[in-house]
Amino acid sequence: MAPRKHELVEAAIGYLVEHGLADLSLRPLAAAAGTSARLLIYHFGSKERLLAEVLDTLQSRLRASFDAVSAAGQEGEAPLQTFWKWAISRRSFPSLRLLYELQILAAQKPESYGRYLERNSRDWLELVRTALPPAERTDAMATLLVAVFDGLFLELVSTGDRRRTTEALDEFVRIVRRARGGGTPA
Amino acid sequence: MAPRKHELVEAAIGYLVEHGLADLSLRPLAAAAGTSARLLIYHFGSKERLLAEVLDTLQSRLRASFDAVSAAGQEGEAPLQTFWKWAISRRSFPSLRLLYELQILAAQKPESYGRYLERNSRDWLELVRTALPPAERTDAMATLLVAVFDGLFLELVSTGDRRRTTEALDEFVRIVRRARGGGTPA
DNA sequence: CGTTACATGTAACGTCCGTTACATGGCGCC
DNA sequence: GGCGCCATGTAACGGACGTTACATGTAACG
Repeated sequence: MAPRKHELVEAAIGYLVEHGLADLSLRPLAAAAGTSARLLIYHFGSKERLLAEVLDTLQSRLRASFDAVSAAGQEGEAPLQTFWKWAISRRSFPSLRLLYELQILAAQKPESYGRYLERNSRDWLELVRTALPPAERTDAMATLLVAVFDGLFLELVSTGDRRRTTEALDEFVRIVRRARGGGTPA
Repeated sequence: MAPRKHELVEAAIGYLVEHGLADLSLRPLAAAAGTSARLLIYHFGSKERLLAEVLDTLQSRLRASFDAVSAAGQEGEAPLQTFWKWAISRRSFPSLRLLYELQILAAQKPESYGRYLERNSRDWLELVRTALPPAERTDAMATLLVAVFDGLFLELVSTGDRRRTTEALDEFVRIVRRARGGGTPA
């Protein structure tokens, strides 16, 4: 990829993360990136392809970061808590927030954003499922874990209350451990 | 309120529920309602005030429906399950989906939609908190319950899988009951 | 030096947007 | 019948949008 184009992708990621994507338009994005709408079209072909490239980049970057953190969990800490700490870190949080917005918009307008949903939802579920201890490796349990994470993350996005949402997650982990009488929940 | 205006609010609710609000524009809405953009502005003053009126109507209607169902829970069923059945019913689901979209958009663009967040999030939390048995009446527990509900609902919105999300909720209720050794979770 | 390819600037196109100006209905009231 | 008020239709405004046409710069290469 041309180096200039790469810079533009970086700038676009920064702009999207800050402004959301529901009302994205080229001219303000271009101004923020120090270029012009003309050049964005020149480099990417169309707004749609620009979005595709930017979001794909962001998604794979987050996936890589996620894989890295999933390898190195703290002792005595449930994987769910490891992921939570990663998700709410200053580096990951804004990007994840953007991807949750994408998820919602895709659900309401699949003809515009549907292509970003195909992999994502099922992949995450399967990933969580295989991380579960075999005795609990059910669709219901995996779905529940994903939902707890998603729900708390969105609560955090809405209210900004890191402490309360983190305590709620800890409470969940405690409840699961109590229910099975010890062990490490995912 | 003028009867014609009331009809327009109804039509707008139907349109919004179907098309989402991220890219709402007056002319298609007017066409679907059998009128013209001119008349929408005439009756409501501006697009913004139309949205305010429509969303307020929708919110208070859902709140009333919620209160009604919260009074009449099934025996042996956790309140959370009662609300879930209500939420995924054909009548409530599309409206709730719209309000979740509103929530996300408000988080990304508070200057446009922020006014809809002030009451909502804190109110729900407090409502759930007071419904909890005193021993568990903590912010963490209330936050967790709200998050489980929200997370599962959004998973349902994204995937449409009623069975799996409902089973996940049942699994959660089972886990909570096991953790406390019987009783009725909220 | 001339050519070629990529990069960029300026300006416009056509379309949609929310909103407004202006004219015209219908309908009760004096 | 005239008058006023609410409702409505037609058409336009100014502005933003994604995109394009066209000209110009710049730098590498023969």
